[in-house]
Amino acid sequence: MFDANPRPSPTLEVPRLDTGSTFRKEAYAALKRAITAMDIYDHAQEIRLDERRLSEGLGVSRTPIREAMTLLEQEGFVRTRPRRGIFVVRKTKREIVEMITVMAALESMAARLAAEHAADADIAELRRLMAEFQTGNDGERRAEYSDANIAFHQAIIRMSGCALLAGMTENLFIHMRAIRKITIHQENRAARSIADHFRIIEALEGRDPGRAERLAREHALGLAAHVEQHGDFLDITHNSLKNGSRSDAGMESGVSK
Amino acid sequence: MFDANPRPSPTLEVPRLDTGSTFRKEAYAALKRAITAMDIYDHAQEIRLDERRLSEGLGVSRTPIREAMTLLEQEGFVRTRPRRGIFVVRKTKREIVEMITVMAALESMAARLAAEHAADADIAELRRLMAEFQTGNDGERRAEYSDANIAFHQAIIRMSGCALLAGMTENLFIHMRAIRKITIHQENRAARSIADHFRIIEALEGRDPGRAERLAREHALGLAAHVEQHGDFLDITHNSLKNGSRSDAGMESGVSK
DNA sequence: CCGATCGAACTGGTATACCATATACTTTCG
DNA sequence: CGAAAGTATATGGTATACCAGTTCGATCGG
Repeated sequence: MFDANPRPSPTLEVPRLDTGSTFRKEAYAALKRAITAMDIYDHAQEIRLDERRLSEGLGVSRTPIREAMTLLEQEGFVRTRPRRGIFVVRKTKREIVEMITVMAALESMAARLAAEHAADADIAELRRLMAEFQTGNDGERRAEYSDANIAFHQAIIRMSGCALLAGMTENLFIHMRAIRKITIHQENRAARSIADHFRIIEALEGRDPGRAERLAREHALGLAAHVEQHGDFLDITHNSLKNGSRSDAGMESGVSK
Repeated sequence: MFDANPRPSPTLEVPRLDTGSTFRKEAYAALKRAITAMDIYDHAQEIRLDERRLSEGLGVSRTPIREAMTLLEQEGFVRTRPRRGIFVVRKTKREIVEMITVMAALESMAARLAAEHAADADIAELRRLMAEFQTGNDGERRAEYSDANIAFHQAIIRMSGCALLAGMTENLFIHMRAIRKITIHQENRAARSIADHFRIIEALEGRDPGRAERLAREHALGLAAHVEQHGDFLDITHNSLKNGSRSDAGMESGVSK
């Protein structure tokens, strides 16, 4: 390195501390990871986030924390009530059904695009991935199937070749994962889900965009209908207070680079 | 009011200054309005936003401005480069095609839902709205058709009854409007667009979800293909500098109440 | 006259102090 | 003893000071 970039005098080689990364981004990532990790719908009581405590815990000032909170709030993971606190949001049944509906829209489009443009190798890889779960016993695997399930859907999105689709589904998946963990244990949804997946794979292999789209949509909407029927427990009011003061808007979508 | 809520002594009736609204929200709204208003793709040079200048102009400190910027950045309207400045983002052709693709996915789902659940009155209202443009001469109306076009698509979204669909398309529409203003003047896209719209309305009236969905999708994807073919001018590099320093992620989607 | 170098001004990132209000606790009066 | 009123504390919102890196122009050397 000295040869390529000669220096007049020996200097302390510092490992190029990363510019570009800011406390805000790190705080955002940390908080989102934390929220994703905990199963939102398992905890009984409301979860409150304290700016000052967090800033103290992360070792930064409140400013980056606040900016991270702003992001999380817009993404719908958190809700801040002035002079009250910041609370982790729990979606209602209806909101979850809507999320799954949107997921159906985006995923079916992704399946269509994948059937048209995806590489054969990627489709083969997807089949191989899912085959692992068919061979093993489906008893104990069910636990980890929740993750494989997400992986399958994310693969479809990725194979669409549309980065924006990936971006817009990213946060939906976080909620999706929490929901799946619950619904997957009900009835024989895991088995049915696997069967659906293989039919979708077949449609991709057959390069049948219309069929792939339809199967993906029906698969997702099936889940939506299931939640609609059996998801009433989602609406149980964990919080005693339900005073109004609804934030006017608050539903935005990001479209960025 | 005195009767319902008796007061011991006459007090100064103050017009209930609005709590709930914060400088951040107002700054966010103002900035977004400004960005929406100006046609992003008309300006030749890069547009830079200065926190201090804005805070001075709006009469608030930098803090709310920064928080608003954080939101706008996540939504993909601006990009902040540390120690350089904040710039209004101009989408590339590819990104726009992807946006239209996502739009196609969401809108086709909306059309399906609308065909299933929308009120007859709303569908009739939609037809009436569009009929106004068929009767008049299509020459001068073309200018204002751009807005009516957006209105049509937003109506479809609304009629789906899915609030999340509305939320996720909200920002897409802002870019969409800018694009439409350009493409609408090319070929006879306005005429074709109107024809498509009427076919969609017919599908809604016929309560044919599959057909409504397909028509909506093809309508949008047709625009995508058009941009793909004739939208090369979108990629002309307005800015001389194209140094890297890519923000890692940056594509998020909001899902909130 | 031209180029390299140095520095002043500018810009976003961060820390911190202060404010207004919601909430909980304490006090006081009936 | 209980309820209402007053007070202390906590919390998010806002303003501001300071920091580090970038930009660009002035100045010095050739």
